[in-house]
Amino acid sequence: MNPPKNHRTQRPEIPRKTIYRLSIYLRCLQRLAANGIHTVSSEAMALAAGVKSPQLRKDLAYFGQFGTRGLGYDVDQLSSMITQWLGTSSLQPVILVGVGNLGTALLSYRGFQKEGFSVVGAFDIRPVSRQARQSEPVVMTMGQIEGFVRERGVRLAILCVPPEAAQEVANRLVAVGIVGIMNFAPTVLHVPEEVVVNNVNLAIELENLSFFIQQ
Amino acid sequence: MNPPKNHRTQRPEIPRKTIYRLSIYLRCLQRLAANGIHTVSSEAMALAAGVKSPQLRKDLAYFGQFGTRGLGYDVDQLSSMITQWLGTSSLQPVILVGVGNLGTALLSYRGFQKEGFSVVGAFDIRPVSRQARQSEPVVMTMGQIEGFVRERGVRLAILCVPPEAAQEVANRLVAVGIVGIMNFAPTVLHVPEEVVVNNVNLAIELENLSFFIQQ
DNA sequence: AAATGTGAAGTTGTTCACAGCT
DNA sequence: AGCTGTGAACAACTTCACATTT
Repeated sequence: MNPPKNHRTQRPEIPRKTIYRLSIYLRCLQRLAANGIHTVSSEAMALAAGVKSPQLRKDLAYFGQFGTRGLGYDVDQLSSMITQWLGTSSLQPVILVGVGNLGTALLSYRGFQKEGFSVVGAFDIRPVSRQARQSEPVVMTMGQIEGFVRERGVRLAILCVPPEAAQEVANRLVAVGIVGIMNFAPTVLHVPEEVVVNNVNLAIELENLSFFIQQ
Repeated sequence: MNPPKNHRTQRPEIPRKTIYRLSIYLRCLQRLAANGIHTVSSEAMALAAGVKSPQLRKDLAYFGQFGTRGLGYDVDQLSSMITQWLGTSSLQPVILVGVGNLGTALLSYRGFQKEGFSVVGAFDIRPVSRQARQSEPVVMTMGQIEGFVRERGVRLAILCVPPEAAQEVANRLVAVGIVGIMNFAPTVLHVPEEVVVNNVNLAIELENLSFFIQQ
């Protein structure tokens, strides 16, 4: 969904799609582990992940050799390797900017915490109106972003502001040290090349479905 | 983010990425129109959309010839052509299944309506507990899905149920005529090849960012 | 003069097929 | 015997360069 921003990264060869698949493999491995399975072949895992087995092996090959020929992969070991590669071994702080409909929902969404992310701060131009709904964390004013981000060393942000405000807010975030933005605003953000943007646009996903189901 | 499901489509040559970009072009055109601009060059539009100009021209070329050499494209005309290609000229009915945190948020999200989709029904195993929040449409029980979808001829569904339930619910939806699923559950859905699935996984997007901002 | 439309070249990502371990 | 790791073949997508049209 997003323009690849592979330049500059310390491992510039690895495709973004591979990284997406890593996350999928991780989910499969977690389910295997939960079922008490300790070893898995690329064939079986690829099936569960919805890819072909050479794809999976190629993806892992970007990082080294982890399997045992004739046997397969160790579920727990591979699991923790992937977590390490993704950089989610330790809990990552994230801020959320724009606490409207979607922002509010994301604040109460459990999915992030489960995968190693913690929304440590939320910001809005009119924080008081939102605060009513017992939200955690407390919603702060936009003016507090700079201090908060610098103090806590936050590097990731979820952007849920209206499209007109998105670019300006993104500029402020980048200026203060944010290097990864998950952008829910239906706007193309222009950022320095060391900053990574992942666009999530729900209307576009529906439009895409609409095209492919036609007739 | 998703496996391409290009087989079977009536226009099998057009890449999924092109369709995503069509949506982006459409947003740009709408903004241009709002600013009273009637003609645009591929160069200018590509800049706004964050792509290179030959890319844009190639994308449009899949559908025919729409520009005037030496001039550019007619904003309004191209806008309505794209809407037509995407199949969103008329309001599309969508159902939402699973009214938890995320599902509730999506129900109150204005973004869909604005782009030609209407959430005409919502379903949950425990509809009463959700109904409290004055939601529109009213949340129905899972048992009512079949009748509702058949009666209204709904073809698109937004799936926000827990991962354990996702596959089973998807099967029911497919059985009753749903051919496009926007899947928020962190599970790989297995569906017949005539059904299109778009996975939206917020945790995976964050993990992806996490990888690229490392160090 | 300006900007589209497109064949051809280039790049990136996927799949195959099999050599090489265990 | 089974399954990984990988060079080589393949397919898909992107970019270029320019002929063509207004």
